[in-house]
Amino acid sequence: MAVVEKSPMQTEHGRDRILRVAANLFLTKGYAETSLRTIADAAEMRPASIYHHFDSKDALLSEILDIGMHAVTTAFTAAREELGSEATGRQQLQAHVAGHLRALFANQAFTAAHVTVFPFAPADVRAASVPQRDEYEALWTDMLSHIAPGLGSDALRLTRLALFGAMNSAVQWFDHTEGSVDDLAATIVDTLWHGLAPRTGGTS
Amino acid sequence: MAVVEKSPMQTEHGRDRILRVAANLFLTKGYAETSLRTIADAAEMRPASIYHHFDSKDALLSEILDIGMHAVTTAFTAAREELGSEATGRQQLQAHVAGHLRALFANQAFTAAHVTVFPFAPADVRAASVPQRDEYEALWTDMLSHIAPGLGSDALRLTRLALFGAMNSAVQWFDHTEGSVDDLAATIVDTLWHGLAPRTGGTS
DNA sequence: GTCTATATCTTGATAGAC
DNA sequence: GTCTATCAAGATATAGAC
Repeated sequence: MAVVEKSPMQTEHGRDRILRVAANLFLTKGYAETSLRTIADAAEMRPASIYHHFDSKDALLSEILDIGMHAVTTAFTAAREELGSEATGRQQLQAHVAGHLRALFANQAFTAAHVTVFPFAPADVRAASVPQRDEYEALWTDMLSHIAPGLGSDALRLTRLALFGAMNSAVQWFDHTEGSVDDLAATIVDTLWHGLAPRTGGTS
Repeated sequence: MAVVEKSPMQTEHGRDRILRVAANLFLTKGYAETSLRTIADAAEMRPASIYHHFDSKDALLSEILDIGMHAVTTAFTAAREELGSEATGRQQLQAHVAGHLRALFANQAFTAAHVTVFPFAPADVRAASVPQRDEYEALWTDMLSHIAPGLGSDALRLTRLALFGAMNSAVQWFDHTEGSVDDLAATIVDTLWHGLAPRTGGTS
């Protein structure tokens, strides 16, 4: 559970190491496509040793998803506290989009696994993750309803989901080792805030 | 190859039926998670019979992806021809977003499989699909560069990818049996065109 | 806490009758 | 064109030594 705070050094042992290599393999190859042998190889141990730390492959995935959801939730509340109460709508949007994207790309793959691995996870594993996901969604719904009070609840939900879709798809095409995540956030927010329409007069 | 034009009647036989049930299973359960036995059950035949129509499970997926890409490309060019040359930028955007989303939700799951199944498909299968995907992306890049000429190539690429992410994520949360796909398209385009910023004066 | 060895099941794919 | 029967490989998981 304290994995995300630690540096991804190669001196990592046992349980934490299994979690990290498994998260990366699930993300790149998929859950069913990744065998325990592959995970064991990457963690430099034998398949049987994994069962000392986790009850099953499903339990391993479940914990990975937990850690990922915890990371984005923490990023959200941290961004909110840094903002102060006088922040403009656009500043709030910018801070939270940047926080989400930063968490998405922060060295571990726990958060990103939530995007592509979750939809195909075994039903039990998905169900266990739903409450945390709902909580996180509620944070965004609340924030968006404050900065765009004109939106009805349907449009609000749709905007949130489309924004999530746009942000989360970045795990598949954005190379965070080449570009800045904050620049990515700034561009997304700029487009979402002002739109694509030719700007006839700057409203700032 | 002519599958998408046919109605999804239960009188469907052999090859076409395999394609349709497999596409739906891959989409909901994932590729590796779906066995040939499961596909055979859903198609009401024996696993061995599938091999009379397809060389391998990979070949089956490959053809599903081909059909899906063909569907969206056809939708794009059809929308472009309906538009005429005097269409405004917003009208073009509206038509193509609606076309993409309609193709995404049109009875078969071939197109939607491209969103969630493709990333975890075997490397060979992915590689075979890349040229078609690049072609489709080029159509969008070209269209967006015309309606938003102010965007640099980096911002253009990012806008296209984020828009794709937003649209394609809808396969995971939009119930097209309850709401209208065209309404969904209208809302997405409205937000993308005008932005979330409080509107101080309508520029139409 | 990691290992060797193995049980048990499911997988994709093939052979050949009809 | 679909079937029965089966193979070989790989999967998750367990038992028990060290």
